[in-house]
Amino acid sequence: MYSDAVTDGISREIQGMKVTKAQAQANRARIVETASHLFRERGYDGVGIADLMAAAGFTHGGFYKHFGSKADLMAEAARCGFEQGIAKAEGFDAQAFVSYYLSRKHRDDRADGCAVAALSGDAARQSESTKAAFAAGVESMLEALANRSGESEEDALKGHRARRIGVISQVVGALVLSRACPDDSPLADEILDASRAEILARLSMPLDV
Amino acid sequence: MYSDAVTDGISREIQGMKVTKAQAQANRARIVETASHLFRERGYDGVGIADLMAAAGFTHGGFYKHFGSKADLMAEAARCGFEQGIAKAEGFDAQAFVSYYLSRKHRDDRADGCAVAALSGDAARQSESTKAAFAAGVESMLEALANRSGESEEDALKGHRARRIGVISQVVGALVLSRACPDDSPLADEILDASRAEILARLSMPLDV
DNA sequence: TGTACATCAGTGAACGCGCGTTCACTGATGTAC
DNA sequence: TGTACATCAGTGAACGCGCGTTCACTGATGTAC
Repeated sequence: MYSDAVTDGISREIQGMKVTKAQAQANRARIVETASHLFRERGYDGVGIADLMAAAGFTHGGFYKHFGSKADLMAEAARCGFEQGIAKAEGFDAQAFVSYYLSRKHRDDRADGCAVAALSGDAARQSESTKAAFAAGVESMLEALANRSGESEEDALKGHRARRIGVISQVVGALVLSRACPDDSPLADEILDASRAEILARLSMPLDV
Repeated sequence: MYSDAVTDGISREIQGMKVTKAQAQANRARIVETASHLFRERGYDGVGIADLMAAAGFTHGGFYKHFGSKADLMAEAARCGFEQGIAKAEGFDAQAFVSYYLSRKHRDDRADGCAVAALSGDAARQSESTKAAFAAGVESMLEALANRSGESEEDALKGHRARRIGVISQVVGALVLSRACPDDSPLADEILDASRAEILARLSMPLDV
């Protein structure tokens, strides 16, 4: 019937009525994804449960039907953000990855940018569960950098884990420092530019140095 | 008189009475310094005015006799932390600086460690005043690294600002990432070790690469 | 130098607000017969 | 297949708490005479 069709899907939530199990699971996933963007943009303490649920299209009361606590959600939202980052890095080689990572666009788009960089400050003071998710996120970045560093079997970066750790550390550090400078600060741009140029030069060097 | 001598100085605050202008200024400085340590350890949102004032030896009501707001104090506390870091770096050459910076001791001692690394996550969401202080702190680190990189006039690091920016970015990034990993995580140590070895190797290389 | 008075750093109670969390309730879903 | 009932995702009011901030008050400091 028409009325059934209309009350299916998204409009169901508008009515505030009970939804299908599948719909409920999709709603939960939407909350996690919304949280992953909001936490990156405003930080853990900058996002309230009511804000978050409203942004996801719900009222705040239902939150605890899905999550045990705000801290629990943080761990899930972090994992969600890391997965998005990996997916985004697909098909980028190491040079393209670094160029994008240290671009003004990426710096200025916290909500959709790298979750490792955006959450690193908060993660240090979160639960062990969130920190474990964070470590897994760093491992994913390291793996992605190895896989994407070129087609050649002898690719300089592949297999040299220490070097990749250095690259990840530097791009994350540069992004975090650039974001902490005033918006119009020349230093903010300079940090990105200097690190980008330096890393790209290093990537083109032989590995045995 | 004896009674005057006893009521001078620190005991004055215990009595909760009015103090000398000089004493008041010293008290204010103590609040700023206490804040600089607490903010580094627990983050901006993790420290309340009452906590802070108690840690400095006062009740919370007096706070607004010294500062316009918590955000204002943040800017001052950040500046204070940066100055401490510069003072601490005195007499270290670039190698010693990197070795200390990426040590487990430094990572595990947030309260007394580098304010740039500890506050970078918070600073991005603070006032422009705090961000400006942050940028000045980064500039100080860059300058300190140039001055401390050796005695020789032709020292490889001196004058090569871009390279120093790369070093600062990487040490800050490695420290921040290491702190965000679980306490017993092998990755947390590996990040420090890999970046330390890599930077020290780079510092010993000629500059024209 | 001594006296009278204004200043103001510090106290501690109080304020309003927003937070994370709880709860009684709703009503379609999903199941048992 | 149809009917009766339990489930539970989502609602929205309410809770208690801690936060940043304000305020009346205190009394030694610091100043004017």
